[in-house]
Amino acid sequence: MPKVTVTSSDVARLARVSQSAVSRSFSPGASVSDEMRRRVFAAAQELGYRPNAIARAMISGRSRLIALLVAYLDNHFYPLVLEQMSRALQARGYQVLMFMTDLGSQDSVVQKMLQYQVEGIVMASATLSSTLARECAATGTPVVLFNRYDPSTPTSSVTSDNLEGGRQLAHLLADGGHSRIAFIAGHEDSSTSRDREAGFCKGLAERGLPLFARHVGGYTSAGAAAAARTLFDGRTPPDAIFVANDHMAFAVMDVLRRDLGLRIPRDVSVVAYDDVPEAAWAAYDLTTVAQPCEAMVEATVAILLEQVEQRAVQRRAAVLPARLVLRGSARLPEKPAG
Amino acid sequence: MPKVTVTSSDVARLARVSQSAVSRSFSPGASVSDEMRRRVFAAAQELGYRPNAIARAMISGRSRLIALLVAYLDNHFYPLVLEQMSRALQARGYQVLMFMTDLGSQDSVVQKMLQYQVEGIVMASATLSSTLARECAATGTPVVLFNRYDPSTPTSSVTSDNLEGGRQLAHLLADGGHSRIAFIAGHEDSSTSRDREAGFCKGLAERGLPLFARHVGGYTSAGAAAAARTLFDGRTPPDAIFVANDHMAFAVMDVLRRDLGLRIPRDVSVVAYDDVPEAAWAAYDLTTVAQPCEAMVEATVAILLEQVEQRAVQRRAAVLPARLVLRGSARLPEKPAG
DNA sequence: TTGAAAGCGCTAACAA
DNA sequence: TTGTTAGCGCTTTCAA
Repeated sequence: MPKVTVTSSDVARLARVSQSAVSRSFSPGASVSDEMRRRVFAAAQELGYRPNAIARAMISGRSRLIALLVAYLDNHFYPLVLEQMSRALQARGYQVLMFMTDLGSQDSVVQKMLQYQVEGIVMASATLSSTLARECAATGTPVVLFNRYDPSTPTSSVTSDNLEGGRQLAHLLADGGHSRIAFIAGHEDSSTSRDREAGFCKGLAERGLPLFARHVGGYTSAGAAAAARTLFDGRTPPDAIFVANDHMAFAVMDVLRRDLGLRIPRDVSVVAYDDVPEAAWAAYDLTTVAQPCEAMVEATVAILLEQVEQRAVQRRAAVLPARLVLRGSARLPEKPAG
Repeated sequence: MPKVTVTSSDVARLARVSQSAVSRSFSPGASVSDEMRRRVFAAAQELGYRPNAIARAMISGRSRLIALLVAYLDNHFYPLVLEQMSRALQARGYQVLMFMTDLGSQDSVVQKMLQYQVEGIVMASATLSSTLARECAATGTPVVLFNRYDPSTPTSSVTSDNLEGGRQLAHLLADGGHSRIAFIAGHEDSSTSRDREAGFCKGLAERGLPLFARHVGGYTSAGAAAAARTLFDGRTPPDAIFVANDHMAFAVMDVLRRDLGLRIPRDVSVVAYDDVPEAAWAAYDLTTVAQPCEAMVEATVAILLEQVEQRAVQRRAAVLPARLVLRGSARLPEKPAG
C-alpha cells in the first residue's frame, strides 16, 4: 500500500516551492502570485493532495464545526430543521456534528462537543440544563436554543411567536362557535408548550371563554392518545381541542375517529401547531399554525455565526411570526375572525 | 477574559507531573498508577481541563469521526435511521459528521468528508458515483451503502431482503384475489426500487399473473400522486397497487380516496414497503413490509467499524430479512398465503 | 510575494 | 510506572 496521506510538504517538494507557499495557495485571500498558485495546484492535483481540516483546525483554532443537539426525531418538524440547518451551515463553510441526547446524559454530550472544539452549538432538544449553559459560557462557545428558550440563562434563542399563534387559534375556535375548548400540552417544562397555552388562554379570555379542560401529552403519540381518551371520559366532552403540536394531533385524531367514532370537525374540532408536511395530508387535513421553519433556521444560523465570527456573546432572542393555516379539521367561523 | 483553553501542560504544571502523564491519565488502558491518575484528575478538575479531540485526532491519526451522507429527510425512514445510527456510533465512541447531498455536488461533499479525516462513511443517499467510490478506496476510507447497493463498485452495503419482501407482497395480493396489479416505482436507478419490483414480478409470475401497469413516482409525494392519477386514467383501472415505499403510498392513498372517491381496500388495495410509524396510523393503516431498521443500523455500524478498526477493506453485503405487516389497506386472502 | 521557523495540543516511542 | 523527546500537518509571524 502506498503512502496514503499526501501532505503540503509533499506538494511543496514536487512544485519546488516552500511548504508555506502551498498553505497560502489553499487559503483564500492569502498573498500568492497567480503563477505560484498555478504551480502549486498542478502539483497538488498530480499527488491528489487534500488539505487536512483537522490540522488546520488545530493551528488556526477554528474547527468550522457546529454541534447540533437533537432529542428525538419522531416529530417530523425536527428532521426538516436538521436538513435545512445542515444545508445552511454547509453553504457557509461549516460542518454539522450531530449529537442525540440520551436524556440523562446531556452534560456528557456537551463535554464531547467541547472536546471537538465546536465553534458553536445549536440545541433543538428539550431544555438546557443551566450547568451546561454555564459551561458553554465559560469556554466562550456560543449557544442558540432552537424552538425553545430558557429565561434563566443568558442564552440566545429562536422561536416562532407561540403566544400569538396560540391566541389566534383560540379566536378561531371561539369564533367558530365552540364553547368547551380543551388543550393537550407537550411537557410542563417546555417553554414552547407553555407559551402556546398561555397565548391560547389569553385568546379564549378575550372571547370570554375559560379553558374547558387540559391534559399533558408529553409530546408522544401514546401520551397524546391517552390524553384524548381521558378528555372524553367524563359526561361532557370538549367540542374543540388544541393540541400543542401536529405530531400529537395526528394521534389524537386517530383516537377520536377510530376509537370514539367521532367525526372531525362535525363532532369536535382539532387544531395544532407546526404545520409539518403530514398536516396537509388528506387524511388529516389539519388546521394548524405554521412555524416559519426556514426563517427560524436562517435566524439561528445568523445569530450563531455572528457570535462565532465576532466572538461577541451577546444574547439575542428572535421571535418570528407564525401563520395560521386553515384546513378542514376545525369548524370555521361564519365570517373571518376580527 | 481569562485564558480560555486549558491544556494538558497546564494540568501537568499544577499537578507537578509531566505532560505525558496527563495524557496517559486520560487514555483508557494506559500504564498509570492510581495515585498519579488521582492527582492528575484533581488538577484537571480544578482547571476545568478537557482533552482536545482535534489535537488527539491529529497525532493519533484517528479522528473518531464518521461521515453520514443523506439526501433528503422527507421520507420518515431516514430520520429514524439517522437517529439510531447516531446513537449506535456515539455509544462506541464515534461522532457523526452530517452531510446533505446537494444532488449535483456529491463529489465535493466527499472531498469535505475526507478533508475532515473521517474514518468511515455511511451513504444513505441516492447512488454512489463510481468516481467517488474510487476516491474513497484510494484513501482507504471504508464506505458502507445503507439501504442500497451498487454492484459496479466493491463497496459494502446493507439492505433488507427487498426481493423477498416484494415477492411476499405479490403473493399476498394475488392470493387476495386481485388480478390487475400495478406498481409505482421509486427511481429507475435505485437498486432498492428495482429489487422490490423484481421480487414483486417474480411473485406475481409464480401465481401466473402479469404486472398490470407500472409508473415511476420518483420517491416524492407529488410524483406518486401523479403516478396514481395516471394509473386510473384509462378504462380499466388496477385493483391493487404496490408502491415502492410508504412515503409515496400515503400520497397515493390520499389521491385514491379524496380525488377519485375510491375506498381502500374495497375498491383497490394498497401495499408498500418500509413500515414507517405513519403506516400504523389509523387513517392509513397500511399493509407493508417492515424494514428491520435497527438491525440494518447495527449491521452497518458493525461492518463499518470492522473495516475502520482492522483497516481491512473487504467487501460485505448484508441482506437482512424483512417482515410482512398485515394491516387494513389490502384485501386479505381467505386463508393465509401458502 | 516568498521562505524559514515556530509552534497549535497532543500521543507515542524511548529511556530511565 | 514515569519523564523526555519528537513530531502529526498545518497556519502564521518574521525576514528577506
